[in-house]
Amino acid sequence: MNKRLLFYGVLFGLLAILLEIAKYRFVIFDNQVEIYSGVIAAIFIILGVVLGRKLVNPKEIIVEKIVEPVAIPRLPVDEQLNKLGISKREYEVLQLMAQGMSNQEIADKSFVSVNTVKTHVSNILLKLDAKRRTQAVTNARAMKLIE
Amino acid sequence: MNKRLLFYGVLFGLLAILLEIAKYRFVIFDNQVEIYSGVIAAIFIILGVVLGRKLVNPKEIIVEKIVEPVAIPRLPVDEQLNKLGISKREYEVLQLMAQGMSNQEIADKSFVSVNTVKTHVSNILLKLDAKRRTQAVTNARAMKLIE
DNA sequence: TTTGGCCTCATACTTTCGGATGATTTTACC
DNA sequence: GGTAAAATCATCCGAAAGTATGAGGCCAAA
Repeated sequence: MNKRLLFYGVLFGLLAILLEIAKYRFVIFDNQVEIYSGVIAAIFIILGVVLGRKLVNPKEIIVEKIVEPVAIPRLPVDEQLNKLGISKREYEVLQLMAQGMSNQEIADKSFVSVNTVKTHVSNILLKLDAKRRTQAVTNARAMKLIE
Repeated sequence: MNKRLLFYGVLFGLLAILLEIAKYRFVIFDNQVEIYSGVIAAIFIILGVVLGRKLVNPKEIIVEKIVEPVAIPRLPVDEQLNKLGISKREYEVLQLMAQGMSNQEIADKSFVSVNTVKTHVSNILLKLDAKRRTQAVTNARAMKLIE
């Protein structure tokens, strides 16, 4: 995929630049490793905190709720997934299956190999007692694991 | 994980940029200890401020509005099927597809040949603009043709 | 009678799915 | 550090899905 190629190209370029810089640093300068480490650590901390803050930023959210006539008691999704032994990654793949995506499309979107997706799909079929992906999606929907 | 990969990619890029800037500083300026100490001190001050704000941040406020259910006007199923050119038999096959059945299972249930079912499925894929049965079912569901 | 739509079925082929089996690496927990 | 679970990836193979193409029968409308 074009997107994937671009992604890995950028990553590769950055890696090359980093190695170039590391080489240069070793050749030209001696000390400062501790300072570098400290700065890098600080930057990491800052980034983590900033991201964390962004996630928990106070907001007033207005939600319009349509009142359901009858509340149907059922296990929360997480509990059901635990019960079935479906991992986080497997659940992601299940959701993409439910969106009608092929194994290759799921692989491209998740940046993994199609063989990895096949492994996840096989596990999902086992855990949902399905013979094929269409049945897995149907069973998951019946159990309200997915919309 | 797409998000995770992107996150680490961005982090990686920032790290490379930082090292580049550090190299530049080493080449251009002389005394570094004071500068570094000042930078590190400033960063940690900022970190402390940020953490302090985080600890006393008010929680998310959610305001719920109760709205009575409203009937959403939409074409009746029959009208939509006519519009799409989906025949009675094709619709039956679509429903069975949505229940996770294989072509052979649909053939057995409908007392027709699996080849007949394949023809119907191909027509359905064309009319719903789908590449495969999972997508056809997803598209049909989105259009409220099936539950 | 002709025509067009629907239904049925076939063959040959390509693509995708899924099972079996095996393996390594990463992550999280003790 | 050790361990188990999760995630990743591979290969081989058979089954299923899907495509292309073609064809015949039935039925209602023109």
